[in-house]
Amino acid sequence: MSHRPFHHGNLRAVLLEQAEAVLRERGIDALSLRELAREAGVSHGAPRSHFVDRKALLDALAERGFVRLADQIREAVSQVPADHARTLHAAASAYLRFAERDPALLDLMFATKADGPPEAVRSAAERLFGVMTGIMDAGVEAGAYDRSDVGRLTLLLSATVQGISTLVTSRRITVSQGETLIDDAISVFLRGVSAERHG
Amino acid sequence: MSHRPFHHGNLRAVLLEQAEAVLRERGIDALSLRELAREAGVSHGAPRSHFVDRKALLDALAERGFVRLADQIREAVSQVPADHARTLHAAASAYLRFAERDPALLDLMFATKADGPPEAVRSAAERLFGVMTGIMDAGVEAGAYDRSDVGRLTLLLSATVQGISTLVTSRRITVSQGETLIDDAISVFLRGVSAERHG
DNA sequence: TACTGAAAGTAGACGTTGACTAGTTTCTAG
DNA sequence: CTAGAAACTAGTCAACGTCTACTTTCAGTA
Repeated sequence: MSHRPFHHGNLRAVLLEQAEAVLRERGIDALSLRELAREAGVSHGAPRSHFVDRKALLDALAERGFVRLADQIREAVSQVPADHARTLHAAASAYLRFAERDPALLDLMFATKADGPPEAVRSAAERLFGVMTGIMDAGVEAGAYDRSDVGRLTLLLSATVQGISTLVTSRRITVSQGETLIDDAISVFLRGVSAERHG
Repeated sequence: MSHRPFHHGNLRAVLLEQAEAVLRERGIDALSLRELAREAGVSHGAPRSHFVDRKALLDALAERGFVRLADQIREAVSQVPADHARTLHAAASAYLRFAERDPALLDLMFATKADGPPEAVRSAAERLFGVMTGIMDAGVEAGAYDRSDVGRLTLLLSATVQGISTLVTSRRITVSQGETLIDDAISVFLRGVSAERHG
């Protein structure tokens, strides 16, 4: 009869994955260190070896969220012809899909923090912003923007997509309204930028 | 010696105001029904007469937040000349100021809810949306939009401003970057919409 | 005015949680 | 082989949300 080993061997990863599932299925309020420990079959103090406190776990979740979102956007963009408008659409749609699947996680990623996000989260968020910047850089190659405008325009596009996602996750609008909104946003964005340059 | 009266007389209002202060100064995690009761000088069970549970208090806070935000936007808009671009700017700036002053409350207002927001919150949110729609309607009068586009364009503008606010409250960008972003957003928005019509 | 039911508040209890501490087992590097 | 670090256990504590039974006050009506 195999006694379970003293060392779980994998605890940190298991806790994070269970936590993501709980977040997805029951929201952040249902996320308890003790419950995670129970379901992982370890004592209630065990998570402490990997996360100093609950906030540390939440930060790790947010960090992973940013990394995953960035990857999913990159992935989505890579599977679309090299047309800038379609690229924007692919990126924004991937963002919205993420929001749809993990609303509580997205909340967590952009939650207000007293002294700003911890370094690990900040850098993961920058990774996402880096992906967005890459997409906009491609737009420069395609002649859609001036290089000097990429910074502010990336920010504007990111904010818009984030705002649309928020409206969806907070149930202010439906998913399909969200999809329509993305079309509108990209259309207005591209025309607006173009008009700013040649107007 | 005046014994404090059995009936507080004002408890609900006092709890809400204290709660807003706590939210503003220490964030949502620091918001405890028992602490609110203590500071109001009532027993720990007293709040239950006015809010069935903690969630009910949070919902009431979100509701008031929407009402206040809507009022502040209307107020800001009213104090600006009847130029549409400047009106948009006044509205967006008021929104951002609200976010800046009450980041945790804004989070709460747009937090993910399992089954969507309760009716009271939903209707307060619609009040905000109503104010935004009114602003856009004025844009129709001024010839900036087709009447048939007001719905989607109001949504787009609201999402964009909300997204910018989120970037600021989550400390992804500074307040002054947020202000610049608002300028960019409105500029691109107006030109983009105009180009869509006459392009 | 006295009465009565509803509303508002009290007091105590319960289970759960996050956090802390001290001690134990396992791993790992020298 | 051994020492020290890392991982985990077990027990404790205060705080919280919630629930229940009870008491005080208020407001409307007979």
